[in-house]
Amino acid sequence: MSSNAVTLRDVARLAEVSEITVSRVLRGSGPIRAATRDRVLEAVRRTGYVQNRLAGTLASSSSNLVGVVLPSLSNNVFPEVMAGINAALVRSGYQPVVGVTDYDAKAEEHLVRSILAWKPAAMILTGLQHSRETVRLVERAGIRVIEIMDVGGRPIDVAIGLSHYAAGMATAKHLLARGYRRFGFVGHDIKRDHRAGQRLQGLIEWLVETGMAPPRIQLSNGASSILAGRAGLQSLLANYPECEVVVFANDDLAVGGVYHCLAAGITLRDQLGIFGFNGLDIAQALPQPLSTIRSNRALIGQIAVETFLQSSTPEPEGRVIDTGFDIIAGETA
Amino acid sequence: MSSNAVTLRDVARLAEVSEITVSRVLRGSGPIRAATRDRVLEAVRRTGYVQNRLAGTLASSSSNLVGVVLPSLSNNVFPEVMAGINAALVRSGYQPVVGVTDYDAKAEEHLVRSILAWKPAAMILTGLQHSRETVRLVERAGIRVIEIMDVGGRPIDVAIGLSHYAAGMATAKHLLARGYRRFGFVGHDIKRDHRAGQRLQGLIEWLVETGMAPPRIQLSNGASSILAGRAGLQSLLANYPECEVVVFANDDLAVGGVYHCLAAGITLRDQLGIFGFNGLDIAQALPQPLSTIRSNRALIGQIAVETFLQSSTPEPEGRVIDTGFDIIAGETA
DNA sequence: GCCTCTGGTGACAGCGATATCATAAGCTTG
DNA sequence: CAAGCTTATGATATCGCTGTCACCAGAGGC
Repeated sequence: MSSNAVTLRDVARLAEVSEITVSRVLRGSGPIRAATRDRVLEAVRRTGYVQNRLAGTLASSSSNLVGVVLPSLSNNVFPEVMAGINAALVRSGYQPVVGVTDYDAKAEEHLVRSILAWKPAAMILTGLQHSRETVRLVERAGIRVIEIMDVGGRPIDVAIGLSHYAAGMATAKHLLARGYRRFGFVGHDIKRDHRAGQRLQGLIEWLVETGMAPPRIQLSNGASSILAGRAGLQSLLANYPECEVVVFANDDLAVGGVYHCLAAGITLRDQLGIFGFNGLDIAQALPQPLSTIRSNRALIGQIAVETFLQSSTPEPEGRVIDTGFDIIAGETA
Repeated sequence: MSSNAVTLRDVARLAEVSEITVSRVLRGSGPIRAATRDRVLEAVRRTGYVQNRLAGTLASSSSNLVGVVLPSLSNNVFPEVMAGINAALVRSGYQPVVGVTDYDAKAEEHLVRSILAWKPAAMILTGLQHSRETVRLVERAGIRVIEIMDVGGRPIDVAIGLSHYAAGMATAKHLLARGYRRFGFVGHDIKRDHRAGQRLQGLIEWLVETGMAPPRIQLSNGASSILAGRAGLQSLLANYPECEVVVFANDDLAVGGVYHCLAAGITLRDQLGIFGFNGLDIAQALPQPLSTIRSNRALIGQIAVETFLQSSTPEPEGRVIDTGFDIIAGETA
């Protein structure tokens, strides 16, 4: 607002051309004589002009903002996803507007609405579970909607990620093959973290299918964290000392489990197996690298961005891109 | 663009009022008869109207966007800061536009310029080191500029954080008091991470001042990470086995150091002291909580937001808010 | 010498909201 | 009951930019 409002008009006056010519020079659109271009650029420099993309986007209805809605930043996974998305966005000249839902569908809806008000070029959401209104909102917006992390369901437009159900099953198979029979599971608030729930589901189903006992389950109600994992394992073992291997809802919790074993003098793998999910650095850097599953987070972020760059029209039928997962054998199970 | 462009006009027509009345209802400004309000809200619901803040901000020149420029997301600290900022922003109805500089001043400048093009209500930058052009840009913008994390310098407007130099000195004092004499230091790219450099500076100066030998220094050139800390400590001890205590540039690295000790069978504190910086959860959850310094990150984020909420005019003379730090005695040094 | 084409530039009308001023009706008040 | 408020609503200009169409000069074709 204040005195510093240098607009196209000011630049145009100084360069003795019309506003539209300045606009063209700055956007590199249309034919411009070299001499004119130089005069304009010089005027831009002299005035210290900074584009106003509000006006630009309003006029051209083509924004370089991208909405990114994540459930949490305290779980170590999402900053990594964010880093991946951000890297890809920056390369392409887009900027993220970020929202954090805290695993709350209503909060997500609210965030999506506010972000849509900025007319982003695309929207990246986490997971496939959204309120009916959220879905309606993004569908109406007519932009690309990329749902990341999960492919176990029907996407609005494109879903990029992995099947958490399959990952849970793979975990069960892998650990059974390694000779473990009595399973435990330590998780946080499964109701809210739907993907963690899916993994547990897959784990249970495979165990039951192969005639094994389902896992003993210990859930903490707070957020996922190393401390919760540590406390969770302690409780689990207090109630069910017979567990041979404990699957954790994610690596953060699993690292806590490892810490508990270190502190309690439990020999990893021999006395107790520990298995995580995500393949985070903090877990791979442990003295004994964590046995876990790598979700290809960087790749997911990258593909998410590439997808909406390739085409700006949503897939009418929905599409799924499965980035898969790998078992990291590790040394803890 | 597409068919879905529901505007104020459409709502107004349906509710049989003027556009400005709809606008007033939605913003809760001015007196509106209850019956009118209901009609308008009903029309909004029926049309599925989503505000266009581009137009709104352009017309009113009062945005609810806030620029947030961070150096990195892979160092565990900044996601936490981001979480703090985000929590405070959400409460006040603002939305962050995020940029990551990778500790590159030129990248910062570019990001700042692009973000300013969205006419944010305020800009949160990290640290006090910026290119001349970056400073010029934000000063011209006439908005609040909050520089977080560091207070060891002259702020553009307000700086919120701690003196890293003082933290380095406090580290030296604390460890000397605990009886350590031969110091080591493991860091990453100090040239780029100015604050880590300041801490090292403070550490060195106090040691020298009290007649001690300066620390043996081991720097890795990559990014800060647990693995780098682990490797760094290994190299340091290979070259300088006489070290009694090793100060790490931050907790991530220090956790790596702890891992190395665990793996190499080095008894923490008795054989070797380990000291970090930040007070991250991952370090406090260790079997032996890390000895470190707590930088009040959540507080910094919160105060940053409160500051620009309180007043929208920059401090002409600059102001410094020192959020201080605490030594966490821990069990590793 | 007239016509068409291309390169280079500008005039003008929006984009979708809000600020500002105006207006109309109902209510006090002396 | 005229003057002066308050309450509720609208008309119009404007925010800063870009899309569209128009224009002009010079090059080339016939």
